[in-house]
Amino acid sequence: MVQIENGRTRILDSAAAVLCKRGLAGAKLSDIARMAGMLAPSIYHHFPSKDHLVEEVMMEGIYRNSRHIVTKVEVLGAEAPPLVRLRAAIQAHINFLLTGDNYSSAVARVFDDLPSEMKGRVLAAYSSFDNYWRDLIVAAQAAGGVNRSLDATVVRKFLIAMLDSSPSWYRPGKLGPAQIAEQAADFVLYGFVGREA
Amino acid sequence: MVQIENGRTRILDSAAAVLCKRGLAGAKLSDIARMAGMLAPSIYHHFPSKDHLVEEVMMEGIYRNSRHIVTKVEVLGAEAPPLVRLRAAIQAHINFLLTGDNYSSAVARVFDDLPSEMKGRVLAAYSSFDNYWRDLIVAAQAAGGVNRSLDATVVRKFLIAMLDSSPSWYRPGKLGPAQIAEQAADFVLYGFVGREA
DNA sequence: GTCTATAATCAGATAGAC
DNA sequence: GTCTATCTGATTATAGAC
Repeated sequence: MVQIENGRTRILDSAAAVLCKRGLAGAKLSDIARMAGMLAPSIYHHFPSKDHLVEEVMMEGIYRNSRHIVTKVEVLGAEAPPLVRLRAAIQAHINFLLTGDNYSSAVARVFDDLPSEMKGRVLAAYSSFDNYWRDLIVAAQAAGGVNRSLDATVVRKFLIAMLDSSPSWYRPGKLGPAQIAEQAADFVLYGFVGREA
Repeated sequence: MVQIENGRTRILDSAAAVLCKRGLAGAKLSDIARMAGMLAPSIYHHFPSKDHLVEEVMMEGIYRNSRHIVTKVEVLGAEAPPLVRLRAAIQAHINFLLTGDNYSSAVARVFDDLPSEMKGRVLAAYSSFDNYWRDLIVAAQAAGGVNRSLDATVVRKFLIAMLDSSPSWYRPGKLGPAQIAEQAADFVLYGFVGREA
């Protein structure tokens, strides 16, 4: 039996979609409501304010993205080579963003614009995800076979910024999400020059 | 004789600073005016609207960034190996962003949020800069010694997103702009694995 | 749970004095 | 060229009917 999504969920879905399309300031409650099949004041029956709604989208986006990536990595097992696990994480991240998870794309799009108090809470929720990436990178460095002169934090920041940019420029075309994901992994691991110099 | 900057220039400088700190919607005319030592309505003596002011910051940012990078690359000469030229461009871009050019950082920060008509004009102005990067990448691919399976457009998008993210997370610390710039170049060219695998 | 008003707020923009 | 005072418009949010 198909469970029809309730009003609250429809609002969250709409908010995620509008946030990643228009940004934080551009996401008007009237747009979110219309996409959810209602009018703006109805939102207040489900959420106390726009900020609360946005924050819930952020938290959900972090949770979904994190769960997706961890699942794809951990299926490989802890004994899998660190670079194989890192590659899986990169591909999972791109695939998730480009295959239409509006929640995770919304986080990538509006995080920088969040009001500072909310940003603090969202960042705290983000930290375990961030640590997961850090661990993947540090494990690879510890295992050897990588460029140890690169700073793990710098690598992580560059890597995530790069991956998170993909929804802003990706358009369905000759390269699909899976191909972009593979290119991302090759680029991150071996660079523009590649394995055979 | 020192030329004191005039009101118009002070406003542009303030706007660039506030835009990269607060984003487009967060950049209030009253904040911009205050930093320029005046009150909000005074801005209208110099600019017809906030949009016109923002657009001028964007155009100036693109011009400055582009001029800086082209200068640093062309000093090497057209005969310099393409990878050397690409490395110089990467380092110049990071150095320029992190050494405090608010105009170029403002472009990186607010471009996605610009109203669509303005975005079109800014994108047109950006295209010659974008083409310059594309040419650097394509020249390197044509010269050989790089991973040809990577799509030039995908590489360019990832590369610029990565570099443009740096102002959002960089804080003066153990690694300075020059070190980050070098790490960026190594990472882009040889990847996380690096030259000696 | 959604609607029709309507209030409250805030930021961009204008008028006109100085 | 900058100010004070004010207007306008857009958007969040509330009140209360259905």
